[in-house]
Amino acid sequence: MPPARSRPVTLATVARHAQVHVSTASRALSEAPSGVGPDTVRRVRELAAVLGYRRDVGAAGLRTGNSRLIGVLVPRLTDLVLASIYESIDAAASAAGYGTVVANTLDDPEHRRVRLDALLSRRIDAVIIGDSHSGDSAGLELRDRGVPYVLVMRTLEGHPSVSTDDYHGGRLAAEHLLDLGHHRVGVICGDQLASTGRERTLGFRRTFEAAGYPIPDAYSIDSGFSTPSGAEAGTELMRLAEPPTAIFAVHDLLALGAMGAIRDAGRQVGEDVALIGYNDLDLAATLPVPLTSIRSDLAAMGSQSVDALLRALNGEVPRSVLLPPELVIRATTPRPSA
Amino acid sequence: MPPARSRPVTLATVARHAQVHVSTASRALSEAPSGVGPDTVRRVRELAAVLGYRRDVGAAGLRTGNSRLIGVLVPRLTDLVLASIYESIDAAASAAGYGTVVANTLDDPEHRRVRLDALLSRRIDAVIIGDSHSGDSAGLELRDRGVPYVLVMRTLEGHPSVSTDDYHGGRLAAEHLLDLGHHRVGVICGDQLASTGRERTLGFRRTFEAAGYPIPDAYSIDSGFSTPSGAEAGTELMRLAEPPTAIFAVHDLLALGAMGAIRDAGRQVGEDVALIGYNDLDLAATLPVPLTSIRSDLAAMGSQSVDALLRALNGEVPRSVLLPPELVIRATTPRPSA
DNA sequence: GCGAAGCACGCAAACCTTTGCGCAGCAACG
DNA sequence: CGTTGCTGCGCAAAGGTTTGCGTGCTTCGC
Repeated sequence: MPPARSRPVTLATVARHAQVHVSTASRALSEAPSGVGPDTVRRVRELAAVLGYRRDVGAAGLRTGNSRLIGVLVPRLTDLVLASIYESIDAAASAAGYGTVVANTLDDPEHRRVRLDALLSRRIDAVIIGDSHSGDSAGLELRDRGVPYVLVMRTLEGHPSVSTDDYHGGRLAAEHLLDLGHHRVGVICGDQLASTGRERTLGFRRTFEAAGYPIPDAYSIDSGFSTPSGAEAGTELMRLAEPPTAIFAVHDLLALGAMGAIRDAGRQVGEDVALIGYNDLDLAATLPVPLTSIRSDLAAMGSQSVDALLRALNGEVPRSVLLPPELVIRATTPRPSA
Repeated sequence: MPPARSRPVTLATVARHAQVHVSTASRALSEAPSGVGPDTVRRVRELAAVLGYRRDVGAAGLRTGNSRLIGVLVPRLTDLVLASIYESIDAAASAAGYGTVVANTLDDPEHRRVRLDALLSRRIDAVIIGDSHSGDSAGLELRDRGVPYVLVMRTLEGHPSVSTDDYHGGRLAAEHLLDLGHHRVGVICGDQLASTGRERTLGFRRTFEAAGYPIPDAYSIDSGFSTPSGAEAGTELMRLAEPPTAIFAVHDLLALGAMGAIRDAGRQVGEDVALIGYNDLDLAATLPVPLTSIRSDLAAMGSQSVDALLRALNGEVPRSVLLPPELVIRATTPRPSA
């Protein structure tokens, strides 16, 4: 038995002190008090402050039917990209008076079900899905239950989403490398079940193909989205009979891993092998050799996904948003002139 | 108005279908049903499953007085270290049937107050504090309110905490560098208001002092805990008339920034300047030059902090836990023999 | 075959808040 | 001065769940 929680200060307490009925106190404390005298409002509010009253959001939600809670599904929070997005989601949500509950799904369907269940048990008002896979059903289930939701970062046909134009991002990377005169290039593709990996790879490959330099399958390596997995893919690329002169990694962390692999192969990143990452994480700029990267505006994705949900909670039909990516050139893709 | 949430399946619904009273249904669905016939239990549970019933945790909490929710305060989730800890906190908590709500405090007292308030408004059962500063008062406030809490990662005199022995970690780094024959060394200290930065620095400096090579203040640079801030501090160190032959950064990300600075100064990491980080993040091992680091068991810290809280919720008095750090030697601190 | 014991279940209160409705008092107007 | 209309506030129900207590039935023992 915990030592007798010392918090019996409820609406009734305040009402008693203020000598009014609890309903009056409730109204006085609401954001836009109506049907209450202005002096009563003042008195009640002062008393509430003094007594340290705090509205029980749970109990309120029981009555009003909404929990003022937004659920967020992410593959894992140790993924810097998702952490950044989540950070801005949380900021935007709490500015709007909503709390957020995040769940790591570890990209595992079973785990995910359990966590989504737990969220629904808390009468979540809306959900942001950051771990969408092709062929996953969370969106459908939520739609059935009438819970508003929006995908973020990754997209899925037929579901509203807030994302960056990854296809275009892949093209930007390709055009940059073509500009620099690279023709034999490699791609570290990420997870093809995620729209991010798929679209970025596709935009990149199509652009090279259109330029007359189609990329052989051996130069296109599937992977996860982690540093070790980038190292592995990089090693594989460097082990080819004719290693690529440039590599596009669909995630900065993959690029980071590839850096190690390139160095292990006895080559110099940026000099012998050009390298482009994706997302432009903070650390990209401060790496030993600063990394060229495709920037996607993570903060914007987060806050816009919250906006979309808030609108959905107001009855609007959510529409997908596609943000523009941007090429940030740094030391890993120098002009060959040097 | 949202499109009429289609979830009116409550305990009453189940009870009605099962032809029992709602109290019976409640008991039948509780973890250890008592006072209910075994066949009734089965019938109710089956019906509940079929109907898609989900207990409303909020409503239940209203009655029982606990929310089965643990609040977590972190400086920011984009800090990989905290994200890792949080991940294991979340895993441990949800295994125990608890949900977690995380709040980014951005190391800003005002922001923090607001967020802690929001947490308390949700009748949080317990709090894990990951952003403790010397002289901060969250712990005291929680103690006053009778809410169990525990600090994680960072410590604070007089409060229960789960952390790594940072002083010892600093000493391990120092001893390693002394072994390798380094005498003129620099420290990138992190934030001295955080026990992590303070203790690691202290352990390091004291050990060098005891060995007869006290570290001048100019070789000891305060910083944040981010890559850019590491780059800055590194630059400052390399700009000294006699730059250090080795650098200890109290955080891997600081080390990462320092790498860039060392390279910018025209030196080779590992060859001209040895470098040790702290925490042994995943990326330390896969860096272009793999980073020597002091490993602290982040996952253990997370899960043990949850354990501590669960015990506290059972009335036990929480006791501080100090985990042992471990030196992981990699390429940035080679034997000078080469 | 009857009384007592025990088991399965129903009843209702309680947790805390919000909100529609009704009531009383007051000012203004005719 | 009587009526109307408004304003400020109280009453009570509702929302979903848990739980102490009471009741009726079954079952066992004598």
